[in-house]
Amino acid sequence: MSKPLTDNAPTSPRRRRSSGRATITDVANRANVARITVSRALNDPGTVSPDLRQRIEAAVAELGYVPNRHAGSLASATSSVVPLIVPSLSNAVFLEVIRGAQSLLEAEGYELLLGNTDYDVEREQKLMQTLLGWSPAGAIVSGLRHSQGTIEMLRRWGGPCVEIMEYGTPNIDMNVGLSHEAAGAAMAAHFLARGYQRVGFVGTQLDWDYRAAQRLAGFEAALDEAGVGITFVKRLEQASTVGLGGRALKAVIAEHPHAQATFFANDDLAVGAILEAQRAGIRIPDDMAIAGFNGLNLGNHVSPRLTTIVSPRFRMGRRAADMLLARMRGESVPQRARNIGFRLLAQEST
Amino acid sequence: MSKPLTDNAPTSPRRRRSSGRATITDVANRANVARITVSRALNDPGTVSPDLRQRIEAAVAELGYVPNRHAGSLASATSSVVPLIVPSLSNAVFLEVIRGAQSLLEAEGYELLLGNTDYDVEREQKLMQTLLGWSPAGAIVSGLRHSQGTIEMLRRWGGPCVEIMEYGTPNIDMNVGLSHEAAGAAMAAHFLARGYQRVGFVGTQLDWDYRAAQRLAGFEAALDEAGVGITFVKRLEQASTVGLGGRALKAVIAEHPHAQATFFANDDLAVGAILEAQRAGIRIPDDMAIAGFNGLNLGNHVSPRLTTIVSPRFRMGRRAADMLLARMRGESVPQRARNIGFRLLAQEST
DNA sequence: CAAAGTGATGGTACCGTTACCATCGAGGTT
DNA sequence: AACCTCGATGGTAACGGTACCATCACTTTG
Repeated sequence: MSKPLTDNAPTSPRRRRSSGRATITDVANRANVARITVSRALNDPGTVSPDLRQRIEAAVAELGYVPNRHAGSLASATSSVVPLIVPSLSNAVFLEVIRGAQSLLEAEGYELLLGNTDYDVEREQKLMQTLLGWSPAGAIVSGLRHSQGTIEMLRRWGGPCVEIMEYGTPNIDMNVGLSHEAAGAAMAAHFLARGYQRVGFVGTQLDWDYRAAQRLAGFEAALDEAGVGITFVKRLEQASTVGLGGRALKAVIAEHPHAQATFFANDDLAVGAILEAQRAGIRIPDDMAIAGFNGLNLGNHVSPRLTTIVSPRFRMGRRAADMLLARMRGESVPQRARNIGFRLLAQEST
Repeated sequence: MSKPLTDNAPTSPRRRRSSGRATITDVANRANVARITVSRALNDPGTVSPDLRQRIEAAVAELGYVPNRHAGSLASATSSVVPLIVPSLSNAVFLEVIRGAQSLLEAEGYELLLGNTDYDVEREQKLMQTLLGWSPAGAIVSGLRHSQGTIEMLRRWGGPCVEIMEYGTPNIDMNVGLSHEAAGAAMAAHFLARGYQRVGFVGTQLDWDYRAAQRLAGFEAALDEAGVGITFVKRLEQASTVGLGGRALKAVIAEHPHAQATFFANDDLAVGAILEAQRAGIRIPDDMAIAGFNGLNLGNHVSPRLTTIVSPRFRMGRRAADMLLARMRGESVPQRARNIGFRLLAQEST
C-alpha cells in the first residue's frame, strides 16, 4: 500500500510540467559540456575556451535557446529589471524622463518596468512592494515625498535607488533633480528685471503636483523678499491642458485687470494662454507677460515665443540610469545628490 | 530542535546565499502551517479556512514578507509581466497607447515591461527574444511589419499577443488598430468635398514610419480614383517637430504656388504649419488649407483650429490589454482583428 | 451503515539557473 | 624536480516558490 506503480507503464516515473522550451541542459548535452559551462559561455564568455564557446553557441542557435530569466534571477538573487515609477503618464514631461532612462538601461541589458502612481503615495507603496518581488537590480522613483512605509521598505531592500525630478537630500539612496523653489525664484527675478511689479501665478492640482507648488513657493518668497509681493495666485483643480491655460488667462485678466505678468505652472497652460491671447486680441507681453515651465519645444513656435524654464528631462532620466549603473557595477557614487539645474529661456512673451 | 532554519551563525558549515528576505518557509513556520498552505492563502484565499488565513496574514505582515516572483514564475512557468514594444519614445502618440495598456494591466496585477525599437526590426527581434526569457503572460507589439524571425519566435512561443497601431490580419495572434490607408483616403475625400483640387502631402521619415506612408498611399489612391491626382509629395528626413512643419509650409508655398491644401503626416507638423502661417501672414485656409493626423489636443487651440484625423490611441492600448486579459483568462476571442477606426475632425483649417 | 464525495491541509518533487567548491593539467618558480 | 599558481571545466546543492498527488476528517448518498 505504498505507490500504485506496480502495474502501470514501466517508463512513466512522473509527469513533466516544463515550459517546453529548450533549457540550458539541452544546450549542454548538445554541445557535450556541463551546464555550468554553458552558463559561463553566455554570461562571461572570456572564461571559456574558444573551442567550447563556439560549440555552445552553435548549440544555442540550433535549439533556439533563450535563457529562462526567472531561473537565473532566482539562483543569483538579482535580476536585470529596473522599475521606474512615475506619478503620471498623462504628461509628456515624464515621457522624456522615461526615454532618457530607457536609452541607457536598454543598452546595458536592463529592462524597464514601468509603474504609474497617479500621484498617490499609497499606490506607490503597494506598487513598489510588488516590484520588489522581482528582485530588481535598482529602482528609480519620482520625487522626494513618499510614505514612510515606502521609504523603510526601500531602505530595508538596500539596492541602488535614485529619487528623481526634484533636487534634495535622498530619503533612500541617491538623488538627481532640480530645485523647483530656485526655479520659481529665478522666474520672479526675471519678472522683476523686466520691470513687472504686479505678477501672479496660475497652477493646477497643486495639492498633488507638489513640485508645481514648490515653484510657487519659491516664486512668492522671492517676490516677498524683493518687497513686491505676489498679486494673485490662481489654483485650478482640473488637469493642465492647453485649453485650460487659455481659459485661465481670460479669468486672470478679468479678475486682476492691473496684473502685468503671469507665471504658469507649466508650458501647457502657458502656451494655451498665448494662443488664447492671439484669438482674443490680448497683446503679449504688453497687456500681460506670460511665462511657463518645462521648456517644451512647442513654446518656441507660438507668437510671441514663450519665456520658460527649461528642465533637462531627458538628461535627468539618463543621469539617474547612469548613477544606478555605476552603483550596480560596484563603483562608488561620491555625489549622492545631484542638482541637474535648469535654464531660464527668456523670449518675447515677457 | 528539528531544523536549523534561520540559523545564520557564522560557524555554519553550509554556505547560504539567500537574498536575506523572508521566504514563504519563514511565514509557514511562523504561522505553524505548511508552505503550500501559505501559497494558497495568498493566491487563492477562498480555499483556506478563515482561521489559518488570518494567522498567515498576520505572519506575512510581521515578517514583511514579499513573495519572490522569480521563484513563483519559475515554478508555474508563467509570470505577470507583459512586454509592450513601441517603435519610438520620442512621440507623444505612443505615450497614450502605453497609458491605455498600463491602466488596465496594472489594475489586473500585471506589470508592464517597456521596450523601444527605434523603428528597427532587428532590434525588435533581439528585444523580443530577451523579453520572452521572462515567460511573459502576454505581449503587445507595434505594427504588422516584423522580421520573419520575430514572427516565428512569437508563434513558437504561443502566448497571447496583440499587434497594435494598424488594422489588418495578425501575423501572430490578435490585432487592434486602424487602417491608415482608409484614413488617407478619408482626408482626400474631405479635401475634395471642400473643393480643393490641387493638394499635396508632407511627411517625414516615411521609410521607417511606414504607417505615415500608408496614409500617403491611401490619400494618393483616392485622389487618383477621383481623377484629380496628387499635386505634390514632400518627403523630409528629419524627425517631425512643430518647427519643421513651419519650414515645410514655407517650402511648399514657394515650390507649389498654386497648391490649395496640404495633408501633413501628423499633427506636430500641421500645427507648426498653422503657427508659421500666423507669423508669416499666410491665410489659412484661403491661401492654403492644412490638415494633420492624430488628433492631439493642441490642434484645437491654434487659430484656425486644425482639421485632423483623431486616432483613439488610449482606447487602442486599453483594448489591446483587454484582449490579452481575455485570452489569459482562457476566454475565446472571437474577433482576432479589430478595426478601432478613426474620426475625421473637420475644423477651420480646411 | 458502508461507500462515495468534499474540503482543508500537508508532503514531495520538481521548475532552470547559478554559487561554491573541487579537479585537473599546464606553465612558472624556487 | 617538487611546489605553486592559475585557467578551464565540472559536480552538487541551493534559490523560493507551485503542481500534483496523498491524507484525513466530515458529509452526503444509496
